[in-house]
Amino acid sequence: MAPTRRSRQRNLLLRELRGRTDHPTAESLHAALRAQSEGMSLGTVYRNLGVLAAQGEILELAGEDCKRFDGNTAPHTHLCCEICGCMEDLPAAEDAAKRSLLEAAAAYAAQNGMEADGVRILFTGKCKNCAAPAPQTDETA
Amino acid sequence: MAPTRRSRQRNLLLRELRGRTDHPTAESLHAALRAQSEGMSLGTVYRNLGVLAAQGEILELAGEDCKRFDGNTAPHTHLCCEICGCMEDLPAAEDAAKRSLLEAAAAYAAQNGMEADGVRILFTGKCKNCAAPAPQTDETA
DNA sequence: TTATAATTAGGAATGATTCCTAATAAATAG
DNA sequence: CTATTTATTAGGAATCATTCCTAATTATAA
Repeated sequence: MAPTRRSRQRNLLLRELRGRTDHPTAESLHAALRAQSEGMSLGTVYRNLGVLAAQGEILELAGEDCKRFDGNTAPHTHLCCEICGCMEDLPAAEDAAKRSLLEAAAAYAAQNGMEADGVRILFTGKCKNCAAPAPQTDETA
Repeated sequence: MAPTRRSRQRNLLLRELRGRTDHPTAESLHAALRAQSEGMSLGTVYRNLGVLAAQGEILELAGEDCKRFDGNTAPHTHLCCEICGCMEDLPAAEDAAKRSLLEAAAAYAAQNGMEADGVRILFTGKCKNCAAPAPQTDETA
C-alpha cells in the first residue's frame, strides 16, 4: 500500500468527523466542509473516507440506504431509527452476551467449514425525535 | 394498502426464492426467472420483492453493496463473507444472549427518550469456499 | 362477459459511489 | 532553499443499484 500524506483535505475531514456524534453521510460531510473551507470536492471526501476506514481511523457503517461514517472507533453499538433512518449511539453491547453469540456461531461455522470471527449488532427502533408522540415544539420560534 | 392479486410473475418470484438457500440479489433472481419463463422484467422483480417483503413473506437483507433476499422467514442469522461478500445461513442466534442484548439496549434507550425494539445480528467471517486454504479443485474438470 | 383496478414491460430517471485525468502539493534528497 | 517524485486534488464523466413512469395487460369480482 502506498505511503500516506497529510493532506489538508484529509486532516479537515478527520477533524470534522471526530467532532460529530451523529453519523454523517459522505454528502453531509461534504456540505459541512464546503461551508467552512474552500477546496473539498465530493470525490475527495469519498476517497479519504475510504482511506481512513482502511486505516482503522474511522468506522464505515451500512445505513439503511447509504453509507454512514463514525469518527468514534471505541466499541459501541447503534440504534437505527425505523422512521427517519438516522443512527444514534448506544453503549457497547454487553460483552458476555456478545461473546456467547459469537462463540456459538464460531463453533457451528467451524463444524461446517466456515469461519465466524466477528459479530455486528444493530438495534432498530425509534430515535428521540421520532419516538416523541407529538411533533416537537419548535424551539427556534 | 391496495388489495393484492396473484400475478403469475409474483408467484414465480416467490417460488424461485423459496427454492433457494443462497441469498440472491434482485439481478440474480431476474436472471434465473428470465431463463425459465418468458415475461419478467427487472422492474417487476424489484417491485414484487418490495411487496413480498412488506407482507412478511420474504426477508430483505442489507448486503455489503446491494440488497439480498431470503425466502426463509424462520428465525436464523447470517454469516457475511469478508472475502467474496456472499451470505450464508447460520442457526438462529441463541435466544438468551439476544434477549439480554435487547433488554439492555431497550433500557438505555428508554432512559434517553428512544425506543429499541429489535436487534439485528450479523456474523462476519469466511464462507466455506473462501475459508479453504488452497483454491478448490475443479470438480467439473 | 364486463368493468375495475392491480400489475406488467421496459425504458427513463435518480442517487450514491467510483473512476479518470490533468493540475497541485506533500515529502524527501541534494 | 530548490528540485524531484509521486500522493493527492478537483470536478466531471461513468457506473450501478434501485425507483419511477406510462401505456398495455390481466386478475378479480359482479
